[in-house]
Amino acid sequence: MARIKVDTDDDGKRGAIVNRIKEVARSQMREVGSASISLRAIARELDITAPALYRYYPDRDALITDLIVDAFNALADAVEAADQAQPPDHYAERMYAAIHAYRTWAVEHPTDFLLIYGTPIPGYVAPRDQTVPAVQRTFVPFVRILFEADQAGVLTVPAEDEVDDPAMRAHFEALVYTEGVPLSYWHMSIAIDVWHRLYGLIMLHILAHSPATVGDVEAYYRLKVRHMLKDMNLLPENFE
Amino acid sequence: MARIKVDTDDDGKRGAIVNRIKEVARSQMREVGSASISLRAIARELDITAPALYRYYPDRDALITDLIVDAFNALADAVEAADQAQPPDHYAERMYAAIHAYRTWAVEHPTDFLLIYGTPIPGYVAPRDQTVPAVQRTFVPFVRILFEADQAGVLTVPAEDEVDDPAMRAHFEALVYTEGVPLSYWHMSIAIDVWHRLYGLIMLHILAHSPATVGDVEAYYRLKVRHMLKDMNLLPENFE
DNA sequence: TGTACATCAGTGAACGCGCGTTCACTGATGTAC
DNA sequence: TGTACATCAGTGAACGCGCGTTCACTGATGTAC
Repeated sequence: MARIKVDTDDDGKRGAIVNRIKEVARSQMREVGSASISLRAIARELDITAPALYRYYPDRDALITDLIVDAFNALADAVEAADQAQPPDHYAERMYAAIHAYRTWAVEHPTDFLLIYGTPIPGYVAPRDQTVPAVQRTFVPFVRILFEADQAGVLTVPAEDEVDDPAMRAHFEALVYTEGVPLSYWHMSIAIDVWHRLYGLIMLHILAHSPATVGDVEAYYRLKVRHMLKDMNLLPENFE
Repeated sequence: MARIKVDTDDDGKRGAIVNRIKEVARSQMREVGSASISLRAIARELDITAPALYRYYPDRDALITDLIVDAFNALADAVEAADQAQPPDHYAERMYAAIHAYRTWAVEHPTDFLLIYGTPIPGYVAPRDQTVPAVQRTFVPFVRILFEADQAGVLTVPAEDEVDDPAMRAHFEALVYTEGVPLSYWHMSIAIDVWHRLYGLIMLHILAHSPATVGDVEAYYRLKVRHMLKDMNLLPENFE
């Protein structure tokens, strides 16, 4: 009885401390980079001795995993919320809101985005069973919007030869079945394409490689989003 | 006289040692990640004491800078060579060769690509005056091909509203003037777009995020390259 | 209500490790006369 | 041709630092009877 209570009581004092640990960890990642994350430094800032942290995490990697899962979930939350704030049958607005939320979260949390999508931390290996579900959450809204828009018959129809590689077609079709995603292979392909383009845009922005080539990063982003939405035939009428 | 000889003689014994240092550094980056690069580890592998390295580099950061500049130059060399191996008036073939060489180099040297385009090494700041010229070399072939193709009247002409953001248009036009790049703002914009898309493709591949979504990474790459080339109206006739 | 006991967050010392960098030095090489 | 000398790659010891993790412990809290 008491045991059960203790185990479940993770939003209590214990949970609060775990949250403070993660806060400090994130703030240090921001300052020195995720690769230099250090238990001792975190303990120091919390006015605690380093071994005390072992009450909350079995080792450094467990903390990193927790931070990674949190980041994916925060990103997914942001995208979901943006989608749901639009009227359900405004597919173009929903897609734009989702893309915009994804990008905004990344740009406002560059360290977290690099933690999940940048160069891996030396010596750390993510336990797939813990991260994969969180990763998937970040994709779900996009797929759902495309599916619903497809049902409504709003999406582009592919030109004959757009997805012409048989291997690709087979893979996308397999994805549709194994993941239970009710998207045509073509729209699957478009979703993945948009994700790739968005990713490139975000990373080059975060890593500060954009300004030299692109000048006004925000203007360039608007331009590129417009192209992506157009390619999906989901450009809101009053866009911009 | 003797002094001048010594200073210039960098391909001699001294240069050879510097090269061995860099080789070992690269091989260790491959194993433990660029963020963990360490002078002592390099010295150990060279059967030398760590302070001996200070004969060749004033500090760790100087070595990193050297590695970064080398990487950009190697990438640029690969792209240049691929371009020049094509007949000068085969613009589509040249563009494909250049893109393919860029991507191949990145995929075959993932650590070096992450060194120059991944999460920065904690505590290291690149001296722009040393890196910028090497960075620029990697872009030159693409711009040159586009320019020559444009002169030949082979490129796509923009649809009315494609580059519709006044800020963007102004920036691209400014780039044309200040960098002395004789490209129309429109083709400038397309070059940058292709680079962004290629970058996203490469990074997600190198970081191993592609397989889950994309399946056959090579097939997907071929598909996307095809799209890029098509967007530039530079798809070789016998492509694939 | 009062006492005995279990729980468990946090301590402090220690282990063994690696790091970048400095310093005074050795000893081979090769040049100048 | 032979000797004095400068050069400079590499050494070995040391500085001061930070790291993750272990271990036996203290001492407060709160529960059971």
